[in-house]
Order: sequence, then C-alpha cells, then structure tokens
Amino acid sequence: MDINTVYNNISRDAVSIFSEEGFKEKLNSGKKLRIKMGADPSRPDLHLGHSVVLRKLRMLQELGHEIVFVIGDFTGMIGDPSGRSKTRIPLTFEQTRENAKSYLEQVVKILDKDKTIIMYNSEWLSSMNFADVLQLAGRYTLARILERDDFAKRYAENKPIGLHEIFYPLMQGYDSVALKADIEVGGTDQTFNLLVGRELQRDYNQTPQEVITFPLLPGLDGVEKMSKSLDNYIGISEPSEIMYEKCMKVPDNLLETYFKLTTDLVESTFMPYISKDIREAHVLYAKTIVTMYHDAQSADAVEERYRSVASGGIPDQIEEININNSTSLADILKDSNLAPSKSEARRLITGGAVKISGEKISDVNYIFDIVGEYIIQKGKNKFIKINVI
RNA sequence: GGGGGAAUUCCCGAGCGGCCAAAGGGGGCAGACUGUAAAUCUGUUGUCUUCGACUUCGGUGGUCCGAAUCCACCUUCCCCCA
Repeated sequence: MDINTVYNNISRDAVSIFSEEGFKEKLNSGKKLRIKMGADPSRPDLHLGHSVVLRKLRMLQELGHEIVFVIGDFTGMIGDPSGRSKTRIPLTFEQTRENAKSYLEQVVKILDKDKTIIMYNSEWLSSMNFADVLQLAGRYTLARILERDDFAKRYAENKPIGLHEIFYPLMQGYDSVALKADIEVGGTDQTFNLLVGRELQRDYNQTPQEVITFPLLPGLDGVEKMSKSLDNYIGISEPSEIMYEKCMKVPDNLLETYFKLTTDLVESTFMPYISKDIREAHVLYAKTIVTMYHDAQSADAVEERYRSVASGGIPDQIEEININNSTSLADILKDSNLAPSKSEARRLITGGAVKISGEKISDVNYIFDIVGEYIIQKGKNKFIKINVI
C-alpha cells in the first residue's frame, strides 16, 4: 500500500480528522511517525468494534510507522468516564497488568508485533507530584471539561461525578505530551479526550498531534455500541463456531456497515449479495470474518456445522462428558453449564427447551439409568454429548 | 456548616407491619413463527433435597407472635441554603 491509498482509505472511513492537512503533511513528511492509541486495561477482550481502528493502524504500520499502545494502567485506576453513567470501580495495579497482557496477545492478531510498542502510562503519571498536577490542571477550565457530553449529562441528571474523573481527559491528554505523539486514533466516543491531548501538546510547545476518530461499530443488538459488558460483541478470539453464529446474527440493516468497517471486501463484492439475498450476504460475512481470525479451513468446517444445525441437525463435534448412572437430567444441565442453576435447569425442562437425542423431554425428574451415549440439546444450538457409565 | 430526601431482586421502579421471593417495565432465557434473523405472540426469570424449605429488599442492632415495611446507630448517594 502506498501513502495515497492509505490516506484515502482512512479519510473515507474516519468520522473526523483534526486536521486533515496536518495528517496529510505528516504522512508525506517521510518521517517515521509515532501513532498513539489508548488501551483500556479494564476490558481485555477485543472485539470487532476494536478491530475497526486496529485495522487502520495496521495500514499505517505497513507504511513503516510506529504504533504505541498506551495501556492506561494508571488511568485505569480511575476508569474512563466516557459513555458511562456511573463511576467505574477502580482496578488494582495487578489487575491492570494482567489485563494488559491478554490485551497484547489479542492485538497481534491484527497488528504486526514487531512494529508495536506497549507503554504504561503509570511510567510518567505516577511520578508527577502535586505541583505538576496543579500545573496540568491549570491549563484547562471546569467549564470546558463539563462541556463534555458524559459529564454534562450526568451533571444534569444529578448523577455523581467524582473529582478524580475530571482529571481523566487531562491525564489521557498528557500521555500524548509524554509520548510526543504525532497522531492519535480512537473511536468517536474518545473525541474529547483526544482533542485535549492536542491542546496540551500545544501548551507544552509540541506540534499538536493529528486526531483521527472512527465510527463506533454498533453491537449485535443493533442499538448500543459493541461492548463486552453489554454482551453484544463478536470477540476476535472467540471459537470459530461461535464467531460464525454471531456473524449470522448481525442485524440485517447493519450488515453493510459491518462489511465496510470490519472486512477488506469492497462494495462491489458484497453489495450484490446484500441486495439480492441477505442470508447469503451473512454467510459471506461470517466466512470472511472467521477466515480473518482463524483460517479458511475452519471457516468451511464451521459453515457446514452451521448449516447442519440450522436444518435441525446435530453437529459432529460436541463437548463430551462422562456421567454416572442414575444422574438426573437437571444435574447434568447444571454441571455442563447448559443451565446456571438446577432451578433454571428445571425451568428449561418444563418449558420444553431440552431434548435428549432429538426427543423433547418434559419430565423434570428425568434420570439417566441406561448405560449408553446420549446427546442433550438445550434450545436451538447448545449441545452436549454424555456417556452414561 | 445548616436543612430536606433516597438506598428494593441483572437494570429501572412499585411496595410502607402479615395475603411479599416482592407489582410493572426493560433486559435475559425458552416455546410458536422464521432465515439458529427481525417483528409478533406465549411462558419463564433467587436457591435447593420443589405439593415443602431456605436465603434476599445498603450495613449492624432493636421492637413485635410476625419487618423490605417501625425504631436506633452506621455507610453511601442526591437536592436546597451557606
């Protein structure tokens, strides 16, 4: 990829670039750029929402630039107030390290490990003394901080805002100063924080970073942004069959957006599918994603599995457990995590959600007392094979 | 510093001494329908040794035959005045 291609691709998908001229200039300067991306250590599971930005970073890496991930281990002790209606429970130092580690393992699925640098913002933030903090705080005003959507909203709704949360944007902005970042990228929900960095750099006599924001990928519920806590995400480390299933559940009207933001396919490839047969479009999408994060082989295998289950079949590969004779069905459902509790297991059975080897069971007290192999099915697509011994 | 209000099950929110495991909505799960979709309709949504028992309504300790409901103290949050 050359500079122009990358520039066009990014400016096509970005929501805003502050400033476009600056970005262009830096790209063409021939200098190795330092591109910053903040990582929230409280949410170590990466999903397709993150991939939107990460994939752009990958392109910039290919041009030879350096990606710096700032693991907000220090800010993580506060928690980003962005999009939050509640103050977040602070993480301990150990937790942030732990999470950062798993974050890294996942990030390299998209990025080039060798051109990716990890830094912890405690490196510079923890050594600041009160005078430093005051100096930093003096560069911003309360009114400007309160302008921020989340704060404004919470304030209006009489929800508490911790004083320390006010510092969050300043700290994140200061990260850019400490790193001398040339560019910072993030989701649109980060716009305010990113721009603070730009201004602080100016205050500290640095060339302000260019800020590029990308759209937030809506989650599978079609309403909220994709996020782990809302459980509306497709994780990039999920097992292939789950990934495939979830891709098939992307709301129809969002599929186009998903194609655009999370795959390399061009419109002329996927649009015909979308307009002609939305189901086949989903299949194409699911296969593409599974191929990206696993491989083509598993994509095929998983597709077959999906088609078979969809037509009422039972998949070939199912988790298998051994059961002692005279164990009750409810106990098995609970032990195999098909149900979170025995009460729930009973409800499922009563509700007609459980089948044994294709046959619906409605006896709450069903007990396995004949040695053999059975397949227990819960709902449409949860299976488990048991060996009664 | 002074005054007033609030804390309920995953979330929002009713309840104000027994009929409360706690209305209603949201969300979740399941059934029907379907494209393992959406919409819609139905059921369900504390746990267990399930015709019964046990644990839950910010915390602790009381009153009472009996408390989510009353009292005391504590903790947290919000509002108004300064």
